[in-house]
Amino acid sequence: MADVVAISAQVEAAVRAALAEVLPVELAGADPVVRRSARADFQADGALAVASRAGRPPRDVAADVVRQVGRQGDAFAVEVSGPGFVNVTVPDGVVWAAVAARLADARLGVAASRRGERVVVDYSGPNVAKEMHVGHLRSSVIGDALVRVLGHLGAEVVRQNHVGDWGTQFGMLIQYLDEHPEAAWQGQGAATMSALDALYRAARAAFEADPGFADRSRARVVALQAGDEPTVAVWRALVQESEEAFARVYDRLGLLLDAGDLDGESRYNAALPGIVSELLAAGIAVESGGAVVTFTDGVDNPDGDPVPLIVRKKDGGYGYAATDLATLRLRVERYQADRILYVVDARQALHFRMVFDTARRAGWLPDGVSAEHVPFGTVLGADGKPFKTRSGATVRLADLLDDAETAARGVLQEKGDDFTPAERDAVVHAAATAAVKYADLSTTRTRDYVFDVDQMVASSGNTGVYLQYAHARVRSILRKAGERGENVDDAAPAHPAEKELVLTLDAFEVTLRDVAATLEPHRLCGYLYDVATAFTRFYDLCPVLKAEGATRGNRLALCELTSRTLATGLDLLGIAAPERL
RNA sequence: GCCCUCGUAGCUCAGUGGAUAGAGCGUCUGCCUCCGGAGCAGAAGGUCGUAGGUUCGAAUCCUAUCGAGGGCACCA
Repeated sequence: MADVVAISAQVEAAVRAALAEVLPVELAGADPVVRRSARADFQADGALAVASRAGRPPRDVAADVVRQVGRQGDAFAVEVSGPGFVNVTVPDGVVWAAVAARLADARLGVAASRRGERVVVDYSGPNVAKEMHVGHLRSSVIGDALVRVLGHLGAEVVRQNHVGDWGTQFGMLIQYLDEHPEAAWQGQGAATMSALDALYRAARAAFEADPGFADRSRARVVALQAGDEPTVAVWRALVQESEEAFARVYDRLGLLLDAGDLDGESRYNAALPGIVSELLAAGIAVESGGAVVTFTDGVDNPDGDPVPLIVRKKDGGYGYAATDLATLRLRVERYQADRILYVVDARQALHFRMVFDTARRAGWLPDGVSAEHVPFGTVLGADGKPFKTRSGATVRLADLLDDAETAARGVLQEKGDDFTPAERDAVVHAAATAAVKYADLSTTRTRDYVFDVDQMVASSGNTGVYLQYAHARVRSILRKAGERGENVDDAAPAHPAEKELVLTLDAFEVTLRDVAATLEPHRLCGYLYDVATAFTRFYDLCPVLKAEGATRGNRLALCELTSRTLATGLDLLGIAAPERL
């Protein structure tokens, strides 16, 4: 099947060709700078932009472009406007032809532009023995959306969930359990993870308050690393319980992550001595203050001394830099990654900069393979500090989802519905997860945001539920029509609201490519909100079922395309698109 | 001290160097005889932190500066 060429790309090609004809050879590659416009369907600013370099009045260049586009045929109506803008109007026939072309393509005209690329995405990464809280939402939800978008564009994506299942905190936990049998956490059903979390806090407090306990904990870490059987048995139980709890949260959130994606820190334990010895042998790492460290040019501490990346601590233990280096190496060598993404809190920026620098120098990160920290902002409380409740605890992810479901159930109750109880549960679940995920995904990734339950579970305005609602309404029309919108008559006129909707749908591929390039899912959120808004305007102004003949056929086709674009886009955000809401 | 984010409507946020800076929430006014009102239309609300610079054109790029947050030696 021939590729679908977006209307915007057709306009771009036409103006680009015209510019090449009109300009001197050395400027022939000028960017046409085509954008949507409030004064026409599109505006091309390229003539204006290049005029000064061509040494000509902008309006003259624009006029030449207009004449030249006219010579190419009558695909578009063009005119000069203002200081030298070229305004482009798309004829109705082109609009309807675009709908037909996209509908005929199972991928809705989205090319697999990232085929052949192999991407490892590291995300979520919760800690064993700690309950997942709202702070874990971001990495999980953003990472999942990126995995889906890159995958949809044809990339081969490997998910990796680098769970914190190793390190000093386990010595602390196991030692505490040994000394406080009453802290046993097993077998409490739904409360088991809470008991584990309480154990963690108690052990942490003891670790900080009691030096003797801290020493015994460190000894316990050594025992764990040496494979002491009773110690390892307790560790295994902790890990297993936590992983089951993670799986429940992932399942509830509808994330792609599963047991096969687990890539715990413990997996790299055996590789750590080699990391250190190779770095030392290569002269990249040096001993400093008893520790083995690497330095990165241009990174200084407040005293003006270089900041070390601590690969091995002075007590002989390994820092997480060692684990990250071993992990990165495996991802290059075994997973054959072209690109490795770390969806991790922005506060880790310096750490990753130094890890990547060290790996690059050690040859573990070859040219042609990129490692990128994909940072996200911190979830803050009303006081502007990292979010905690009044009691000092964090909000559990499970509780947030409960709140969202309560809110969604309340809305349904208020409006009334004819769902069976099972259907209602499914709808409540879909709307609640949509609200929470969209709230997190829809703002700029790197921005901190202030946690606000009411805003997070809201279902009106620019929310995930609004998108689901638009989808449900368009599905409702198609259900009642009893036919798929397939027959497009491109000789029929297009209502302004229809045209606006088509031109919005036209940008689907460009948006997805943009998300893949910037790794910013909020662009897809904004796009789908535009689609939903354009649809509801169309919905208000253009009756579908009451229309007749070609108009009805075209509108049904437009509904079909809108429905599929919304459902696909929502799916790429990890949000369900129920048939009814 | 150095480095990294972020300063846009009362609040929460969008905004590829292009024409008159946009949404949502909140406030106010309309709209169910009509495909789902979790909706639509409209009103009010802006020195885009500040000052320079580059440019035909700056919320956007550069410099300085003010403000908020974060990171910088053995937690991850």
